Amino acid sequence: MPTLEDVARRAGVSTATVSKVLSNTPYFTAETRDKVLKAVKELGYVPNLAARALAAGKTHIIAVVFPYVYDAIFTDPLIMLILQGIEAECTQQGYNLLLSTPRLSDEAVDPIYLQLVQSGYMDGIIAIDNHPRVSALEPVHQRGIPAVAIGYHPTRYYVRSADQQGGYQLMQHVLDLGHRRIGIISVPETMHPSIHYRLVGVRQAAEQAGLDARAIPEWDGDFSTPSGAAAAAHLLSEHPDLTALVCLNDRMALGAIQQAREMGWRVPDDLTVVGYDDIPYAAVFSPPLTTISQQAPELGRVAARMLLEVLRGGQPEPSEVSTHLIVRQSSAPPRTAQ
Amino acid sequence: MPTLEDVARRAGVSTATVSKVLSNTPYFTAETRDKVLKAVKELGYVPNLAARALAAGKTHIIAVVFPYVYDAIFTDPLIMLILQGIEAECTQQGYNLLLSTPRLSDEAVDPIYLQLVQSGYMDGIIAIDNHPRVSALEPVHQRGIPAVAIGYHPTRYYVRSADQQGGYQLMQHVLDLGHRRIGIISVPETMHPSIHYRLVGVRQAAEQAGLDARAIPEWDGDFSTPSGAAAAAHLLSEHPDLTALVCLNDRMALGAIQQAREMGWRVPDDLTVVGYDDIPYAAVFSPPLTTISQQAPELGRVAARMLLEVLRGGQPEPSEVSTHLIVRQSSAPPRTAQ
DNA sequence: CGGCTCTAGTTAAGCCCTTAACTATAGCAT
DNA sequence: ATGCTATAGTTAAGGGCTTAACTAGAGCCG
Repeated sequence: MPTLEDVARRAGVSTATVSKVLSNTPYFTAETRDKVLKAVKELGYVPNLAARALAAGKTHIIAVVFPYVYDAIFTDPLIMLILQGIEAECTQQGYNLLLSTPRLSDEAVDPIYLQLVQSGYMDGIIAIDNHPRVSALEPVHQRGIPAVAIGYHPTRYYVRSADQQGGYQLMQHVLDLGHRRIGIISVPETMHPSIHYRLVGVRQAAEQAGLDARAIPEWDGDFSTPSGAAAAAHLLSEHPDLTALVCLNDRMALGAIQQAREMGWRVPDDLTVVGYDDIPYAAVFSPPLTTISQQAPELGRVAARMLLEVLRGGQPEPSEVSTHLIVRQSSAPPRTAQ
Repeated sequence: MPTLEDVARRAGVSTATVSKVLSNTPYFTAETRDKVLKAVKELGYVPNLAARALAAGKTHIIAVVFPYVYDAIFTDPLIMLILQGIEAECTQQGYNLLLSTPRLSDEAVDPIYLQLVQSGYMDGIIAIDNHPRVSALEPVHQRGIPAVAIGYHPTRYYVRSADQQGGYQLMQHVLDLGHRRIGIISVPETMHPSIHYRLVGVRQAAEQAGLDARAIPEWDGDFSTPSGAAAAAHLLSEHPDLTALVCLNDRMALGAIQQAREMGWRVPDDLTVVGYDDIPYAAVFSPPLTTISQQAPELGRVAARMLLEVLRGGQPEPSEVSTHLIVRQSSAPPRTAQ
């Protein structure tokens, strides 16, 4: 592989000139520039990134960190959609993506991850979500590496989904259709701040419609499809007068629909079921699911842009990405209202 | 951040000694070793990876390349499961993962990708799958970077799923249940070698059971759920006597089940439907889908192991990962046989 | 006891690039 | 003509690590 020196020799200039021409430093004649670029092209010169990293202290690597807290992290559509957004923005701006999935536990940070962070290998970090107790960003901050968090990390730069808005939109949609006897399928509220805020939004809409938020039947699952089915089974047998189920994620909503169907309810004719997240499968399920889109790729893109801004010396404001209601066929006015 | 020199000074030895002790070179007294390690610990020294990469020519970075040939690549469960396997193995062996999703087109290779490959930034490459015409590995080979392909890349080191075996197992299962009037939902056979081999396996099983493989009704979709529904609609109306549908991926199978249901068929009572891939959702669908598992994470793990072996100077043999039949509730004996 | 082989550690060159500091020339106002 | 500024390019000092080549002492043999 040709080096800077080879190019300099061929172009008849110094290595400094080549380096500067390649990084678009001003004060060079068009002639010199052309000579250099010609030599670069002829030799097929590509800068050695390791050398550049060492000399400049910049690697052009962004690490995406998502703690390996549960098994199926690579098949979590939300995380992957966020990753897609990050990837698109970083690639476009000439940054490479390093994947890091530290095994965080309550006691300690993954030592391999720690090494990586301290090795000066990356210019910045985007952390997706947070572990309930240990923060993946702590060692990062200690080392002063620019970082952006997606979610509820307590940190300077972050991007969040408008969870409260999403919860509100979802409940409002169900209320608008005329439903008043509504059940909620959630997860334990303390499990995750995003869930908490979604519930705040849901309750806000309920109160505004004159309902007593505390009286709404609610049952907790664990995000999984079977747990959604179980929750639906419970709610529908305890409260057979329900006309709608509001689920705080799509997988539980799909489980709820399956369960309702098995219990003889038709969706949406007898029962409206709505979800949250707009996972890819929501659109092709039967019936296609009414849900809230978090715009996950946008979340990733905004986070990437924010980090790159920080790397350029900027001080961007934290940002919130709006949610969208996506109306499909799993929701309809209640029977009695027809 | 402390450097090698700081450690050397504190331990009262040369930088070379520190470097060698840290890389487990022999010929050092236990005493020297201890002095060095003590200094390392006290200073919290972590080697600078950029410097190490420059000096040693090794970055400990493995690039995972999956061409961005279609939109939903980040939500393709197969790819993500493979990635998970790769990640597990690489992390364990102290390698970092760089994600690269070149935008390949028929005419040219993504220039950014090309730069990356030639920049000497990574020790090796794992390429997932292949673009029908342009190979992501061509520039890699030109540069002599160790590479392993997952799929049908024409390259020295590769890992494949036993597609023919999988097709055979799938068809055999349906035949074993007693079905003889079977429809196939596939994609155009020339679209992808893996599909071709699956079909070879399917036909082999059919012939062995005394069926005329050429007479089996077949309709092509495009991997998507709606296309599976459309294919099922076509096959079931043209051939109402069918008792089973063999689908070459899960998403089409799910679409087929939805469609069959809407046309009044019950699954599996009136119609057996089986898929291929064992995507996560297959297990929680209603009914849970009988399908073939490619053991995608294992595919990734094997590929990673193979690459690391090559990096150590080995010459591993290409490898094939077995498929498994996973029987769930979408398949049952045909009505007439009961 | 000279010469040889091990063992244990050091010296210093180099990996390839960036960039601060410097030189040199031209153009211009005074 | 002098001094100044802007332009155009060079020199050389690193950045932090690895490793080939070397030194030096110890142990051993004939």
